[in-house]
Amino acid sequence: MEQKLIDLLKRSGLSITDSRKKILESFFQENSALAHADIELHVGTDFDRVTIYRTLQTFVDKGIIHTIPTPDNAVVYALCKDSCSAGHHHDNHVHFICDNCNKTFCLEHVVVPAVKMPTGFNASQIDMVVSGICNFCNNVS
Amino acid sequence: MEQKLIDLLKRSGLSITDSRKKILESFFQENSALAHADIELHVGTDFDRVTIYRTLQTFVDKGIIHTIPTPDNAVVYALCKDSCSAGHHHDNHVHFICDNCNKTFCLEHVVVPAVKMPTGFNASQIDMVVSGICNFCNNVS
DNA sequence: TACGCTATTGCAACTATGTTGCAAAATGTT
DNA sequence: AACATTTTGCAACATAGTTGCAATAGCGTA
Repeated sequence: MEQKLIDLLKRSGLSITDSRKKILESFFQENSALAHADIELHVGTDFDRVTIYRTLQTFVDKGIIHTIPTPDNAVVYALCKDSCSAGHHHDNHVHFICDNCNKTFCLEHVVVPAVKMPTGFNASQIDMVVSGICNFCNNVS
Repeated sequence: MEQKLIDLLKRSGLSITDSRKKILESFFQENSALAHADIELHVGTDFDRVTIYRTLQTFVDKGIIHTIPTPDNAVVYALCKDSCSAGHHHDNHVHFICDNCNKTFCLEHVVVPAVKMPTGFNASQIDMVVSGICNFCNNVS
């Protein structure tokens, strides 16, 4: 694990620090997306709140994680797949938020469908967030 | 205008107050969706911040307005069409956020397409938010 | 139109979330 | 090991939203 984290950080052109390793580790340990608060819980009191904010921002900039907008207005972050490079995200998949366990998932294999825009409107980005009950809460996992 | 506002409030089972009329008026005067801050600007200092929060919540509960999640994590509100009844929203249309003027629009005639969920996932609500350049900023309005 | 009950508002205080500047500490390069 | 550069922690601040409670306004009834 340790080495995997270091490799990823190096590949992204980031220096190796304790906070970056620990925060990145959180994402690999959880298979769902994480809110800032989740991360704060995971890393404990080892690091300052501000450091977590800045580290998450750095990860987003470098294409390591991407943000997911949620209807209840909390930002959550999830690991990007390899296809994401710095400053250029390809997270065109659907996101799912469970109404029961409240976790957010990337449905990597569900692509956001195209929609026809009215005259005059140019689309550059499409976010699709589905809520309902996840496979774990449905006991189908 | 005054009478239209009063009728709508009465039909929703709400008592007629100055703040409700003024806030509701904001939505009829603007054709785009409004954030809390926009409303605060529109109604000036006549009403307390808290009153605006509570009034917006009441309107959402009664099906007068609906909320729109945005990628940059601000809640915006828009008038519901007649088909929305109290506690039961039918806003299955696409929302559009202009990267240039930053306004949010309901694309009433663009219906959110269906997507196939993976096994175990049950969808109950789908939010689709498109960002790009709106028809006004494209000079096509 | 006045009365009284209920709903609504304003105020104050509080929580949560996120940002910025700056000095101290850690990183990585030589 | 020493140095320049990043990164971190602290403090302070800004914004968004919530809650309890007393004062006020709305509305049905007499």
